Amino acid sequence: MSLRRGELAKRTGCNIETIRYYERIGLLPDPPRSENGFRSYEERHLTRLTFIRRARELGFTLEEVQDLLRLVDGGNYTCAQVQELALRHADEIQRKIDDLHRMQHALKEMSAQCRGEEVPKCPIVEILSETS
Amino acid sequence: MSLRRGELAKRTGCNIETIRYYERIGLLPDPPRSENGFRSYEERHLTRLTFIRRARELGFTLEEVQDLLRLVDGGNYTCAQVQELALRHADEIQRKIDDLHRMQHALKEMSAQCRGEEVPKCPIVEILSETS
DNA sequence: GTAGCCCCTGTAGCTACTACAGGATCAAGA
DNA sequence: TCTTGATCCTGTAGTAGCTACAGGGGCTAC
Repeated sequence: MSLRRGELAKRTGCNIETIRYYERIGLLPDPPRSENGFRSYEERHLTRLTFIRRARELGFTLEEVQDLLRLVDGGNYTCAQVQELALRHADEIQRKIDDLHRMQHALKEMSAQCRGEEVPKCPIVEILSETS
Repeated sequence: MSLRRGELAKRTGCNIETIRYYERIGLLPDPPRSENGFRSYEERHLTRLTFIRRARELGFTLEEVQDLLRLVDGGNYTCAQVQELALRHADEIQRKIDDLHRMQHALKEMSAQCRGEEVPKCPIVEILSETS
């Protein structure tokens, strides 16, 4: 498989300029070039970029994404470090899931209570803003 | 209840300057001022800011947050619009939850397979990068 | 051979913060 | 009473993570 930049952008839903940006900051490896100097992406670039986009949508920073990718790339981690990192991320993810569930519940409740001309008071802020 | 900016920042975990920024762009209502000109926040500011921070952590843009808050503030929405907006957001949230579950599963699996000197190949990218 | 599409590089602009400078307020201690 | 330190005020500049645009080149198709 070999993709040009535009094709990769289309398949991942990523802005074409963002791809160049990720290469510049070292998040995406530099792809080989064809004779005319065009970038020529492979399967691994598609996979990696898809992952990055998903993780970003889920609210991870680029630094956190780098962190996860280093795990994947098998940087010089000991097993204990891998476990610690993985479990720390898993905990953070659980918190996100819990918050999303609460938000979703609030939105569905609101929508269910909404009938005819009646617009109910939306409970989403109250539900997601317990401060302790 | 009446809080100054620093106290509000502490309680919400929000950077003190970010509060001013949210006021400037109209996301947080301007608080009343005490005689000396200091901002004096009330319960409603605390609630709203906590919500904003959580929603941001979950990957919603400020524009999406505005959108949700207009629902809450009972802007001039008809019931049908409220339902449509609420359900659209609920769907989006479900997708995020699914992605997070997949990520979490991958991280836990990795951590479980990791023993002794053996660092396993992390499946997180593959799991979260199915491209269709 | 020229029109249309996609690629290249460099650079500037935007969103969502974050930090800093320069100055005022205020409570507490010497 | 004076000073020290913490917190506040405003304005403005810097950073992260994109996103857009300018100016030019490479193909393919009529």
